[in-house]
Amino acid sequence: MPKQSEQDRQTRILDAAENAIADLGFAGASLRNIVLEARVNLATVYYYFSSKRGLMEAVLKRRFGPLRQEHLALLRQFEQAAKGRPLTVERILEAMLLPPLRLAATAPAKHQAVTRLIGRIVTEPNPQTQEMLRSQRAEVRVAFLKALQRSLPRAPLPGLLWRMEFVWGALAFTLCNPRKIEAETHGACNPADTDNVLAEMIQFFSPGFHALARGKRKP
Amino acid sequence: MPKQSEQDRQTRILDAAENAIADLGFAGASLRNIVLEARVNLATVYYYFSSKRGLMEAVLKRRFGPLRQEHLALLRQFEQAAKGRPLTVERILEAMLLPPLRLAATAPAKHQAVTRLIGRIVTEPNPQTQEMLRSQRAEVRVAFLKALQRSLPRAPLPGLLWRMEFVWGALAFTLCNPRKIEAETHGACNPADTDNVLAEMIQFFSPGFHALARGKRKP
DNA sequence: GTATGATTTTAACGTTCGTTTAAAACGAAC
DNA sequence: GTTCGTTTTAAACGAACGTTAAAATCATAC
Repeated sequence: MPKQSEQDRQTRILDAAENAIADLGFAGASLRNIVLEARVNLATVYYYFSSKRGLMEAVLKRRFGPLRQEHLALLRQFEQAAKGRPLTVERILEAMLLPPLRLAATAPAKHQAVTRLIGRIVTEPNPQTQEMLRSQRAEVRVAFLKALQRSLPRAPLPGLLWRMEFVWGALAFTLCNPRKIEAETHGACNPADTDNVLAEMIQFFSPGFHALARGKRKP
Repeated sequence: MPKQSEQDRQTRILDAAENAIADLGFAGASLRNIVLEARVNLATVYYYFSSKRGLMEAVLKRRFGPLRQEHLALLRQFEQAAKGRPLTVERILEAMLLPPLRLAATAPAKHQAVTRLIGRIVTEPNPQTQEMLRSQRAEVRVAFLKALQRSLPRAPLPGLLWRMEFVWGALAFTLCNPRKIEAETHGACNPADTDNVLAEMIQFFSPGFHALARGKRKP
């Protein structure tokens, strides 16, 4: 029976690995530093995760699995509340942005590594990592695309796809290193204020979606 | 005198290092692989760049130095053309987005590593790297912020700052791994079509800026 | 040709990496 | 208390890492 103050060894390893990846990247995170922070023997990693890559995948799965479920659940919840009518763009954006932002906010104070981890993964071109991410996200992507197409039936498909990429990009960038944003803006932007970030994003992005539905205009 | 087919050794090292960083990250890129691709002896790196970190900084400076100059030059050019009147949001966005997009497009075919490099750096929380990036970008940031404030004098400052972050984020994400975007959208989005990407971004972002200037609305 | 300075190569240094093997410690069942 | 399966540890392996010192090569000026 595990003490409550001293969590499960696997959890400690995953936490330490998450931190290390967020700080140093996948290649830079060394098992020896990870087991040091996790107060665990080196071979324990191999007992539970069988290799460094296995550990990395476990780190990603632990976060992206629940995130996918939250994304789909929130979207479904909004759609049920809409009783068959198309969702507003604002609602769709909320369903896209809220779960990752909440994940960042609710994580135990020190664990803001989660957010930086997301940024790391998103920009990691390693084929295996990308494939794992792709398989996890594909379902979420099509769900939101369908919602957007229902909401803006006149909008051309490439325009919608591009805008979804831009939204994910801005989100990932914001999550990636919040400290940088706070420093660069001299505190005027506070990434920890989830509600505000969500509101700013929705206010910023939704007009661009509506403009697309009204048809293109010359620059 | 260097042959034209076989460039300068330093350049070959920088190219190989850029490629390696883009693929494997800063920690994952090993000097031995870099010198192998550059067809250069291992010690040559130390002769020219004195250390791995020195090489990394040289890689960044080679790209971000000219990029900064292009950013400032284009903005100044647009401002002179406007003859004292504030720039339109669309023009400011063009000045923000065009230099990085053009950098990606004009780089010699194989060297699309440049774009992925930008994504890497942007998400790299390493303090030294961040400081180097910050010092390079600070001037550009304030120049664009001033232009936006002149263009939208009624817009609240935090809103403008947040939107700038969102734009940089979407841009970095787009540049980061274009192949992913093309694959995910089954070719509907082609990141290599610079003009189109620029147009989509401007059409998407500018309404959000204008909405901010008209005052906030309840969600 | 020889001397000189800049460049390139060879060879090795100590460290750290991911990984494996085998033994030790542990806990539950009998 | 012994047994047995699970978990943890200690110790070491070879490979790859960044780095350095000194020798070899080269181009140029005399």
